Amino acid sequence: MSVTIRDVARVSGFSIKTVSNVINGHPQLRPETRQRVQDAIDQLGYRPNLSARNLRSGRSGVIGLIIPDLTTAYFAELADAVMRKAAAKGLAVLIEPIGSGRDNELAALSGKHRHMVDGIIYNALTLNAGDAELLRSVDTPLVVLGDTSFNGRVDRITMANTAGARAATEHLLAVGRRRILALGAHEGEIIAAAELRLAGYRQAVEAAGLTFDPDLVHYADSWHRRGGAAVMAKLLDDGLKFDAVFAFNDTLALGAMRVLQEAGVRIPEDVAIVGFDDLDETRYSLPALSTVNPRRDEIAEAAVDTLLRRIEGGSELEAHEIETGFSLEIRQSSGPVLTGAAGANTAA
Amino acid sequence: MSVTIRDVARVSGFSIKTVSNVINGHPQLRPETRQRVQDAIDQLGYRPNLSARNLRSGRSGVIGLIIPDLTTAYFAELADAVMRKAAAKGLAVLIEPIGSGRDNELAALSGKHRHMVDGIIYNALTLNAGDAELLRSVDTPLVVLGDTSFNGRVDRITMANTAGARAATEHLLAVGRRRILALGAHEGEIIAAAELRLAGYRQAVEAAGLTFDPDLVHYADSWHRRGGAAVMAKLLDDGLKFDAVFAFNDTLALGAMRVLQEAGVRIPEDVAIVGFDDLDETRYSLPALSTVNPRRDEIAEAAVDTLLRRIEGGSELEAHEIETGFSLEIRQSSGPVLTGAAGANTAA
DNA sequence: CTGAAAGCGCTTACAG
DNA sequence: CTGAAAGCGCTTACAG
Repeated sequence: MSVTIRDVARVSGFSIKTVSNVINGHPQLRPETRQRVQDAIDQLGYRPNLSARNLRSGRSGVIGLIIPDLTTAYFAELADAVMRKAAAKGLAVLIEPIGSGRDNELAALSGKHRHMVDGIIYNALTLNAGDAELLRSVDTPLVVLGDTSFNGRVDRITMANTAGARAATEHLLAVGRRRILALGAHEGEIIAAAELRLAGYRQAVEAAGLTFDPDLVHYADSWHRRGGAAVMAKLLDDGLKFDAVFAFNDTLALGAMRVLQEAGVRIPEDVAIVGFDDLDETRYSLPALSTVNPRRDEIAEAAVDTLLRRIEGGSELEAHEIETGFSLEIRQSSGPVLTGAAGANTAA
Repeated sequence: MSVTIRDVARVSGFSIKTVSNVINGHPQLRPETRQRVQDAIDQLGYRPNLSARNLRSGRSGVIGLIIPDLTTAYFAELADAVMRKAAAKGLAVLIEPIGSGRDNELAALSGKHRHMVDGIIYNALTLNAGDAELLRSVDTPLVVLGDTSFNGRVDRITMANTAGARAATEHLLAVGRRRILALGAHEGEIIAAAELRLAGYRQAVEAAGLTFDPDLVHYADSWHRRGGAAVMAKLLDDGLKFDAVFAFNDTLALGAMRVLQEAGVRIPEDVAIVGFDDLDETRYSLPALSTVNPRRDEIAEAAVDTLLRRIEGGSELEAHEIETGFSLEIRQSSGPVLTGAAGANTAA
């Protein structure tokens, strides 16, 4: 039914081996041979059968991306970035949205998808250092996205949580703010990013010669719009005074901003706000939200490259840990107080 | 290296054929045989090699989902729904975000992903009736998501655009609104949904004995927050009077709502708003947005089922066209005017 | 540079 | 119910 390499061989008059060489870009072929084989391929509309190739090579050309869900903007944008980088390397991506919770996250590691992919990029939220053994026992090449350290035993890509948070806070200090709320801390929390971002905030405050004030640190159950709105509503009720907010992610910032505006607080005149993640929508909020850009492109590229290295190098290879860079996107929510169009200034 | 069916046969003492029968749930096997084979499978940790199975069967167990992008909330939620329904049928989903524009959309049909999937769910925005021939020429089973009619020649799933829009408008009329803006029309537009939703709006208005007023119909370049904000800003500038807005999608509605609130217009007291899509975030906006729920779950299920039917039935099968249902989610933005918690009432 | 042949792991007629 | 064997389409030593 379908055209095979054998048909191409027959039509072109060359052997199967030669046809295979042409398909796989083998260098030592005389141009004329290559051309005649290519003509036969075009004429027949031949396409290599990937199942056969994979069976032979032991590779599928597909990598898995395990994330909690696809409907959270952060993960959707991450998945998009990973797909682009993977496509550039000739790989397809199979996304597995696993839901939240440690049980789901661990179960995904033994899911059946594992057997159709060459490797996995794994973004779990509940991993801890004690899981290193478990992760190493997975027999599929694996790269972890996240902030938990496994002491160099697992390939891992992290973002600049502390440095980014520090830069965001320093920016707020630089534009003259002194009582900066830290929004999104987690008490005794499994989410390592919260701790790291709080550390960056604290570093900036103390480096500026100010005293770190625990009264300015506030918790949020969930890092979503609703969480940001709820916390901010409570703080306004309590009559807390502040002139800036550093929210640990963008959706918290957007939720908080919304409540502030409802209450008649002007942004950035009365309160300046900076978020973290650089979600697409931060460009379109009113005012546009300043934020830390964790360079998802860089994260995606590092993840794909590290995974490929692991796939090709095997389990004996030493584990890599890569921390990606960041940039601070200064927009209206913390920018100079004037009426003008939104502008995204980038500072490293 | 890896465990094969041959190893299971050897360890269990049965033939390869019998092992295969057990793996594939063949009914006529005595329980004891089944058990002993299963024990060997468990003991060895055997997992079928999917490439081999696919090579043999001509199936991959993977379907493709072609969408413009993954960062638009609507498509992310659609992809999520499709993955869930596919998983329930034992299928994995390979998402291909193709970018916008007709060139990209057509190019995707000949993309190489096509050869690793058993079938494709295709959500293109720029298709027209003249593309039926092209779609039929694709040799991979295909289901189209969208509103363009191909006269029964291509499998297709559509949503209740007109009925949903009519219900939304009727609801606004029922709560006493008379000058209802239709936001998101497209002039001479390729996006069929805009036309269908406008038709539903018009039907409702005329059925109520009112005159359809073209001055209340407004265009939006893009169905995004920014588009909704821009149009609404202009209308306020122009001093147009209205007491309700039916926006053709949720992001338009959210953008418009934002601008209205900035201008001191109370929602729903002064202006009631209803959107379309039932995005997750409509539950969390302030006020929560009333919207038409196009039942993405139903769309996803219909798409997966129709695709499976096509994969199994071949190209001779008559084309199916399925229109899914909808529900109207009445929330605060158009609800009774009182101060209370958000509540999502569902009315069919 | 090229050809004939083995084998990746599975499923499925075919024969018993 | 079970076994021996063919073959899905490809790549790759091996021999020339």
